[in-house]
Amino acid sequence: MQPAITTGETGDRLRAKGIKPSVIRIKVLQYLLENRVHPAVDTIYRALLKEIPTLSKTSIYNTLKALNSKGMIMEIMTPGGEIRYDGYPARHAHFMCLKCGAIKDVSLSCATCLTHGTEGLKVTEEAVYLKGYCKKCSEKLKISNRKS
Amino acid sequence: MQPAITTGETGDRLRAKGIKPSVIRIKVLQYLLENRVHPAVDTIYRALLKEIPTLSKTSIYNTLKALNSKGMIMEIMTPGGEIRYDGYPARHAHFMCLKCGAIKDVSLSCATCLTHGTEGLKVTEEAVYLKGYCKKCSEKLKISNRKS
DNA sequence: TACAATTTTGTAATCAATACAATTTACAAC
DNA sequence: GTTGTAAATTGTATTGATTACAAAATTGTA
Repeated sequence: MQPAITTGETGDRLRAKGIKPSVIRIKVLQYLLENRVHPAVDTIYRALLKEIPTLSKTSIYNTLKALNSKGMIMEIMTPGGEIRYDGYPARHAHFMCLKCGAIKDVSLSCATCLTHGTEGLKVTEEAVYLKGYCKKCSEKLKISNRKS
Repeated sequence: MQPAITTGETGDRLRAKGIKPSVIRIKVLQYLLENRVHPAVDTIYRALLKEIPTLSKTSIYNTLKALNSKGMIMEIMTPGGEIRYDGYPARHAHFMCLKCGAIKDVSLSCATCLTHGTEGLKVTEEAVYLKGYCKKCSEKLKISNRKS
């Protein structure tokens, strides 16, 4: 479990960014803050459906779009083309396991070392993705290689 | 126009990676080597359709998947979720214009400065994306801001 | 309570990508 | 040259995430 955040605090954060804090918007943001698994839209939808039985998936899409446009969350593009979400938009990289699809945060120490090609460009966002195999999956692969 | 590459040379490159050089595979690779615009599948398809009237889009998908699996090309994930392709898989970053969708190569000088979170991970690929506005689009935005 | 604005819902549509069977082509053996 | 088999290519159907949009529900306020 992640550090608890009260719905009041979550509402204040939304208001501070100019988003009216509805129940759905509070719950979506709170879900992302408390479940740092970089969930897909459908994962968030299914989790919140338990608490809000009338919930529609369009509301999740709308809410995530609003939160993202205000910089409160981050979009992560997966190799499968599915978008995943991160409630902590501070600068860091994302590792993705090509086998199980898990996404893991990785710290970045220095500013990106761009040399040339940026002349005239207005860079507003930076995203660093690493791909490979997580600990569990790389161990499984070793075992299956030994067998074959 | 980019430096010309003969179909013979392109065929040799394919053979060297264990891909039998068919007409389609040669033309797709050659298109990516000669048109450094990071095209989408559909862009490649429409361009080659002029030369191969019976071409099917599935063949483009199949070919790109084969070339990518052998590390001969690079996949680029766009914010819109569309996959674009780069015929030069050497290490570099990609800048994407959020307005016009253009993708531009940017050099990276240092190795990625990962600090912690990589313990136990087998990292096989790294992708650095920059987003923002290209020269033309940022100039247009300035003008429209002045008007409003 | 009534009204307007906003939010939420739910269905239909979009579109890139995939699955897969049918067709065609390449190529070696005879 | 013909035959046969494997590989490549085609084309249609399907999938699945995302968007569009209008109807319904909710909120806040006069």
